[in-house]
Amino acid sequence: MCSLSEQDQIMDNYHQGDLTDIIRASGSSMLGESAVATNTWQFPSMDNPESFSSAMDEDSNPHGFGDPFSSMRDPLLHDINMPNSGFLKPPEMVSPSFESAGDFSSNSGVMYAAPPIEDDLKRPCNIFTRMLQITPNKLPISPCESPVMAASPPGIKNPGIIPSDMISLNGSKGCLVDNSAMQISSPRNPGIKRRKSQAKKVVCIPAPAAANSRAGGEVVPSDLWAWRKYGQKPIKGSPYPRGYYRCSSSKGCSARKQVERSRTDPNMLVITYTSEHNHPWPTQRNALAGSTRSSQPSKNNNVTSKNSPNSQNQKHINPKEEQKENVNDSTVPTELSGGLATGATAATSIKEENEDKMDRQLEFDDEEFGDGLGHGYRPSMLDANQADDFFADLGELDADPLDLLFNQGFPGDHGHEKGDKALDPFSLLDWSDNNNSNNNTSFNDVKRGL
DNA sequence: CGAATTTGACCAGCGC
DNA sequence: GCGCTGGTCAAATTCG
Repeated sequence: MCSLSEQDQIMDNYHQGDLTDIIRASGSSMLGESAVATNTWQFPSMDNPESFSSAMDEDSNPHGFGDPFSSMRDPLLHDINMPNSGFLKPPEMVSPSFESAGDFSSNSGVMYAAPPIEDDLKRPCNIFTRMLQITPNKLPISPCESPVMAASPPGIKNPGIIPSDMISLNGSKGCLVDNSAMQISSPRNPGIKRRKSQAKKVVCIPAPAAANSRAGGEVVPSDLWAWRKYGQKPIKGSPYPRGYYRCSSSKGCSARKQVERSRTDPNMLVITYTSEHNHPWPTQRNALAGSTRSSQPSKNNNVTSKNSPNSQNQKHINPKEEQKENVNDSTVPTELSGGLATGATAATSIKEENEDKMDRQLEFDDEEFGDGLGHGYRPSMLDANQADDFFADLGELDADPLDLLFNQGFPGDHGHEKGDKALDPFSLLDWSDNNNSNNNTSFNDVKRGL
């Protein structure tokens, strides 16, 4: 849980408008009743991240994050033996339920489909506003404390909804995100200064590590974006190091992410995204490039790391492995974050910070949530029309690779419902090393196919 | 050999 | 002003 200072800081941020949206999926158990954030995560178009960014920018997410959040499904589900790996769908997770506000509101762990803010409603496809909405009274103290929120990608007919029980899987108690420390910085880059106010997204997901233990083989789903690790630092108060990654898809891209394990729950990974991608979705190869190495199990074993700071804390895993794990995990998150919100990860939480959004959400809350989560919620972009609008807004997707993907169907998509099948981007994840699942296929294969 | 990772050093923000 | 901490850089190392 957050310390007072952390809470203060967070609240502070909220007050300042710096933080804003939090989408999370795990940790709900920890929050228990107070969960609250009601966010509907929209699936950005995988093929056109930029459009996604722009859409966000247009509205409430000036920072865009062109993002990692945009494409994912939770590979982890497979690892963690999630019953409905992939996208879903226990009956209650399917869209029909989505329409029933009660279902969401009543389950703290469930992803909520928040009613669109009126203002947003006027704007077709306001992705972000619709995606993220937080209840003011119940502002999550920390990202991880908010309830799980999941949303489905616009194109996905059956958005996955994470049931509370799924959320707590792993027995995760939630993760702790220290927002106070969140700062985007490029000390050496004059153009970017550390600012707490800078937008960032925090995603909490179950660390695949457990399921993904070295012994069992690494599961290294890769992000659609290529990330390159450029640093790792031990974090005070946490036995786990934080890995720093930057987008390697494009030289000029300032997108970064930080990956660390939750200090409160090692099973949870906290991924913080900062900055936005300033380029289109990476080419397949580039995308893979960033994750390729990390996905290779080969060098994991028995390597003694020089990185001693954490070694003591990582008794079960040697430092190097840990790092690697983080790397791998990190990739997962992105995917998860992007899309996963959906059923994917049982515990995916994304926090996005944005002043405007916050304000809106607050408004929203007051008006809509007043006495209880759940009244009259309506999934924002769950219906087909909305989805259509969404894509339209994204910028008239041309022949996107994703479209192709969708059209082709996903290899890993067994057992999905028809509707989902065609649109399930999550199955595209690159489980490079994890071969035990059907999912492995996909992402790379599909990409190549494109 | 090219690309990714590791890791110590450097730098800047923040709190005391 | 000083020290702590976090974030980034960049050379060295590792891997495919």
